Amino acid sequence: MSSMSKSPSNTSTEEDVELRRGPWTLEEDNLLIHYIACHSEGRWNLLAKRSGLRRTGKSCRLRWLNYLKPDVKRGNLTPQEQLLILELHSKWGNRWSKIAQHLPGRTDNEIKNYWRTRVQKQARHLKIDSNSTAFQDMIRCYWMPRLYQKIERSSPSSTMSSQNSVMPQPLDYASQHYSESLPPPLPPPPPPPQPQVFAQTIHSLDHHEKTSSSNNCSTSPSSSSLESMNTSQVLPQVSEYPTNPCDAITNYKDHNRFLKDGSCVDNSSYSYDMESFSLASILPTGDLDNLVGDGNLAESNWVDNDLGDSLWMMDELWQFRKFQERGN
DNA sequence: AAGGGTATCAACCGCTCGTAT
DNA sequence: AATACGAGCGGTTGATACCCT
Repeated sequence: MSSMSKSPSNTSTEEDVELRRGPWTLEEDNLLIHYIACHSEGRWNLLAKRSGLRRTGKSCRLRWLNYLKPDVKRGNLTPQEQLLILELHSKWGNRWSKIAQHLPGRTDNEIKNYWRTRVQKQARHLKIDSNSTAFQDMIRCYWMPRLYQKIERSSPSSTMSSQNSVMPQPLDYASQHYSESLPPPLPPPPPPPQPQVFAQTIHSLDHHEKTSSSNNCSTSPSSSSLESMNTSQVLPQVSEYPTNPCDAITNYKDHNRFLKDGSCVDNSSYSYDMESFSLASILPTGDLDNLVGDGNLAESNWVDNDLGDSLWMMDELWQFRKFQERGN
């Protein structure tokens, strides 16, 4: 970057030495790592002065927390992590640092970037407000099931299945969800005695929210409706937040028992409340037609071909539309 | 191969909050 | 109680990698 010449606005004496900006060099990284190894992190302004780095304390802190800290996890977010982000964002909104606390090794910056580049991108393509309830519903009804399906497929005897044993069988969620003739069903309920960590998440987070300051960032109707429920009757008591994304995934199915209107699906008759969720009702008039076209799905180049990101599949939208038409 | 458009992500900025004085 | 300062947060920017034509 070439933008490291701008000097700070202060006119102080010894700090008059021009501060560096822009990308960090290897030497700077080493300097910072070495200093923190000797003095531990914190007191960033002091660190910036004493370490010999011509950087602001802020910059040092950011570089350390987002990049140099040993436990920072690099690489793509796993489906489990993505699912957890979606869930927690529906709960908390843009509380990135709070969300990041539940994804070990991931930084708020990374999660924020993920949301803006992947999630909001889809909202833009669909021409709906990413903060809208409609988009939240789409995430719940399309994106999260797809992630869940992907997780299932990628690890039939996966960690979560083996760890928690709540999966009665490999679950082709989407194929059920978008089946030809039936309203998309939810997966069968897990065996009662199994740990239900995701449900624990919801319960414990709700409890936490009630005790913390008001937060109107959450736009998910299920969030507010959950809070109005006596969750202790439905969910097991918990003591801690999940720290492992897999934990959240494990009980995603349980979470989906809670419908948007706050009702809880009875275990004996899982049926998704698709009547209250209509893609056609979400999209502006004509947009669905524009997206789907005349069945010419190849034109829908707004969908990534990489399965890792192609969570909004045109064929599913198309099937969903057919389902809608039959219902009307 | 080149140019343009898009996506990604590291880094910066302004603001708020908490704490010390 | 008022003020100063450091830390942290969320929004935004800009460089660059990548893709497409």
